[in-house]
Amino acid sequence: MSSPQTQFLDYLTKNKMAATEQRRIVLEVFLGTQGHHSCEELYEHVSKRDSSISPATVYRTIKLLSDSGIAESLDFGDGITRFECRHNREHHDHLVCIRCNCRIEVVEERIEELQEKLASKYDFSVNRHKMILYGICPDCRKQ
Amino acid sequence: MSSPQTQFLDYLTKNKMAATEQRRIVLEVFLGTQGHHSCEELYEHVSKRDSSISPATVYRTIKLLSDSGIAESLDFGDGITRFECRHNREHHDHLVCIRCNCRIEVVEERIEELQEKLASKYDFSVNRHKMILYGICPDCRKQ
DNA sequence: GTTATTGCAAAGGCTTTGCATGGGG
DNA sequence: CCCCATGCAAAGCCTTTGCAATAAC
Repeated sequence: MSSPQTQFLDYLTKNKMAATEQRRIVLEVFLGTQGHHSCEELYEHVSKRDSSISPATVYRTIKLLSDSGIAESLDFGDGITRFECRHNREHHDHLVCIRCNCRIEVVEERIEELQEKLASKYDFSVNRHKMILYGICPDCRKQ
Repeated sequence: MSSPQTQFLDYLTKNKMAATEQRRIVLEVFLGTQGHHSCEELYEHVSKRDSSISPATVYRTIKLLSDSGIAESLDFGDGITRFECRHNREHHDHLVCIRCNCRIEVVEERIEELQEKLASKYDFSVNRHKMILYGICPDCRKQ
């Protein structure tokens, strides 16, 4: 697979969009973060690199990253949209601790298979899915 | 299981809350609707019954219905919180059509079991979960 | 009577958008 | 050079909240 940078440039070119300095910086900062980050958090990081970049540009660019397949949007149900990097990462789901808000990434092939079966039973072609298990993490249970 | 009305009254009493006319009406209207409805939609229905009830009261009451276990909140990722009735209904997940926005309710015991296993593998005690499969429904695929 | 609840309107939080200016192709 | 992208500030959208008036217990 090509680098995220190349992937993004291809996407921009294909859609007749400009490869601006701001877009490059947002991409770099996004790639440099681990885990799941909101636009606000990303904007803070971007600001450190170039304080002249506006929140609006970060919002606009992260949407492009999502559309181009580099970022995936996550919705943990708290009203904040977060993004994680899809590059070189296989699909995974999340365990979310409702006490400390920590998140564990999990993969379960058999669930994915059952989801496919379930969908085909209803003649439904699945595009993507999200599965989130809410509960208490080991650390919080000890307390 | 007791009726939703009784369940709600019990919840109100237990929490030293008043059984007001507005709360009764919101509950009745909620029980009279099928499927998944936003607060705004619920408010419209409530208005037909009593136009003096404010949106704020509907928002406040639906939260009580959720807390008391009568309603369950759903988040399909479009920024709107919807609610469905939990009374006399077993747990189910949803297939959401990204084209016509229709929603199919599904039950798959084996997935539930695997979710439990998955969680215990990480020493995580699951409270609730949500699983949504996004795709194209049979009707939309025919077009 | 006392306390909780309501309606109203305003504010909140996150996100999007209109517009004039500036930078990329 | 033309047009897209940006920054700014304002608006949008759903939802929550402060407050004085009102109704429940």
